[in-house]
Amino acid sequence: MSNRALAVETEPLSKDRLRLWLSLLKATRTVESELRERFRLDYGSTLPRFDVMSALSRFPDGLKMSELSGVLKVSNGNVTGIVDRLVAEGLVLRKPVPGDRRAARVLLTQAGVSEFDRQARAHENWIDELLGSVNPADTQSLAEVLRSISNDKEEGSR
Amino acid sequence: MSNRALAVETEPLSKDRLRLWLSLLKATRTVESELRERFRLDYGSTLPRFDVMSALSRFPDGLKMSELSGVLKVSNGNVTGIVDRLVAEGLVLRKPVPGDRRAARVLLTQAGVSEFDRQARAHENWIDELLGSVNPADTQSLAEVLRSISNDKEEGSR
DNA sequence: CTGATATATTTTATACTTGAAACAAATTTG
DNA sequence: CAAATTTGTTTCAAGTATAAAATATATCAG
Repeated sequence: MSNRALAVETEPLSKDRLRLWLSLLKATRTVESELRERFRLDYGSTLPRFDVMSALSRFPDGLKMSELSGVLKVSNGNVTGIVDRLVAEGLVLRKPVPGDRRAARVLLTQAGVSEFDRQARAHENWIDELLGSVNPADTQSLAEVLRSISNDKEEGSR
Repeated sequence: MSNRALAVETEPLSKDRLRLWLSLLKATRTVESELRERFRLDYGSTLPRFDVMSALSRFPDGLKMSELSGVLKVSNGNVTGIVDRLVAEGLVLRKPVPGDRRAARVLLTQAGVSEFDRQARAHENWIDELLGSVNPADTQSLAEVLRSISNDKEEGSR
């Protein structure tokens, strides 16, 4: 056994990381569940639907299903269902890709664009309120640390 | 229009908060999806099951269903299903509460305790690895900021 | 004691989520 | 070009999640 000193230093750190993870999870769930309720009450909608519309709003020419699930980091089959419902509501459109009969390009309809704009404004205000306790000076640095967590995985898989 | 200066200061802040929220969400989902996969591959289990067992492990005398959903901040009906499966696997037990025929106290079985201990060790190591990019010096302060987000809501509803 | 109300939990309907399998269409390759 | 592989998407089975309704039991007010 090489060094006891290292062991006693190391252990509290992993406990700290565990606590950090639990607080990360709790903060996210708190905000998510509040957002979910507000989307439901104010717009009769859901967070996943909003996420899809939000992704599509950044790509006026639309995204293929696989691109959409790539952007949102959710499974392929998942997106199928959500898009199906958005199509049924007239907010989103599946447009065939010329020259590739497998694929379709998904994009917001006119109605989808204006509905998204409405919801995006509310969403931004809600976030502003729900993250209000974060010191403005900390906001950017905190986001930076969080991005390093997500990026670790991507780096690893390249 | 009272002050243009405030408006131009305020708007970037809400955008910063939005970006913070998006990175918070992404970090959480990255870690969650990695944990989900590892629980599945290494233990044939899931994160929600682990969460339930983790909560129960902190209460050797067990928790009522409503207490459990309170601790985990998930809906009542949700817990019913997860506990049903854990019971079927022999990891958890529903014990009648004497004097109240509505309630049951849920607790880990012997097998549940040792299975949880096994998984908890792995879980701590995984977290240690997945949050490895967070500077040790930042860990505690970051957790603090995150707790302030979750706590806002509780304060508000009291 | 009885009706009203509150509490503990399950059931139900609906939606989201995943991983894997199934399909279909495109592309590559021998 | 035909077979094999890859790509794009949907379908499927199982599990997770919510809100709301249903059920059963307990408690309380009169």
